Amino acid sequence: MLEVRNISANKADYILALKKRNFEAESIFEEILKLDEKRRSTQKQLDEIFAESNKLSKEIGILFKSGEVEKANAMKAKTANLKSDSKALSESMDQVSVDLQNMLYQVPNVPHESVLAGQDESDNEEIFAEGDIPKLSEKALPHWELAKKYDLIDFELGNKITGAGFPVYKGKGAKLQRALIAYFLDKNTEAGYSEVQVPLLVNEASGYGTGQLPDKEGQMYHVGNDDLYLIPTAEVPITNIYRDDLLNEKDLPIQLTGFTPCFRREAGSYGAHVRGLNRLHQFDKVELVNIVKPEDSYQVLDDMVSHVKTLLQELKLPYRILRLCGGDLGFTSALTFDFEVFSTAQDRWLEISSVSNFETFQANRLKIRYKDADKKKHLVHTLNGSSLALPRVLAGILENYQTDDGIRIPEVLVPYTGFEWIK
RNA sequence: GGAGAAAUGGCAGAGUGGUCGAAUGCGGCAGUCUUGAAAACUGUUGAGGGUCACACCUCCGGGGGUUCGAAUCCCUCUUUCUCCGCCA
Repeated sequence: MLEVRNISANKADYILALKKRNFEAESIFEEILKLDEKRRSTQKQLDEIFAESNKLSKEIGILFKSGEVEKANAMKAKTANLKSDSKALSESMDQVSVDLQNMLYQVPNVPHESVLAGQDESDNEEIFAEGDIPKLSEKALPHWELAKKYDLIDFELGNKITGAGFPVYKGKGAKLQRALIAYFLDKNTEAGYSEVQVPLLVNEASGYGTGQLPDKEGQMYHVGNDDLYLIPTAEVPITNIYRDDLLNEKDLPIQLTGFTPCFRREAGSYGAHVRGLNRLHQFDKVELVNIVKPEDSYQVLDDMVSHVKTLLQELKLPYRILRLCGGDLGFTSALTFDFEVFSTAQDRWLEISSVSNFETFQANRLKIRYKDADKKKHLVHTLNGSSLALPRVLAGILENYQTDDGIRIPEVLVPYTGFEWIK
């Protein structure tokens, strides 16, 4: 959520920047500023009425104490109007606040200056690529065939237990996934992140805080009996740890990493491009969350990108980094880099990480602030990124590391798997 | 799941209808003293809105109500604790 005072101060710049994501902000900004004006003036009137009635009440109290009951009762009569006025004003105040809030919820984050205008993912810019794409034998298979051949993942069994998109990992497939989780968490903690284990179900307030609600409600599984949501990413519970907190400058930066399963309804996506591990309803992911001072956030974003690069370099997977264009940028993000690994047997790129700076957009909703040395309060900047999304890394490893004799395990994972080959 | 108790500032803990945004203690910050530190003493110390700055307004778990006036009374929700039951 953007801050009203920033909208007011940077209106023209914001309108221009939001055009890059094809969002026409002009008229909604007008309405927002108008509503904010109304909110302030209503608040002012309300305050005056409260001040008046507080004063009268005090006087009545004093009169009662000194036994001047007649005078006190006479004074009581004066408060009747104030009461009805204040009731009407508070109602209109509530309405204005709700309207303003709803209006603000509709506006996406302002893209960073480096973000290019664009329609969709085809306009994303590739800014970096690394790693050799292996030359596979003619017998090379896509990962879902490999999973079957070596009995690593059973998609049909998942259908039976739950439904499509809930695979069962088996044997070395399960072990390889566990190895990746442990490897990623170890690398993250070595890089200074603290590991957390968080709830997989979150309440509505948390969903609103990180921006999944109200705009992505249909993407999350909702547990109706208890009005809770299954998390679509660890970002939600981890960032919400600090919801409504006033931090000290010395507490920053806060760097957290956590492994969780993620649940996404992915309503409306079917077909060949979602085969195998490409898109699931439940998948594992290791996440990075940074809560930092505003002036540090772009350095931290760079650090996160470098860190994720290291993981892919060590796994020796061919990957590229894209800077998302305005049209593909997430609602809450100011700047996002996507990492994609090349899935050789499918001959396509698979997104395995998305690293974003939300600046104050989430912090404003979440009310995460910090006090600086002069005791001034500022909103923090929040960032997050995957390190990494497991199934697609798994797909990349299976496909890129396959040989006619079996699948080799990347060297850095062998200490975690305890085996070098899947045969 | 059943029975009871509770929820107040960073923490502990007073406060049961009227100058209470809230005693007191601890902690924090600033100062005095000291070569320095500790101790002692003095002052200061919640959040949000509003203002050039004051004034002023809101907030005592959340929501609603009674009242001229609510931390205090009523309703409701949530959470915590104790006892019982169940249980990885």
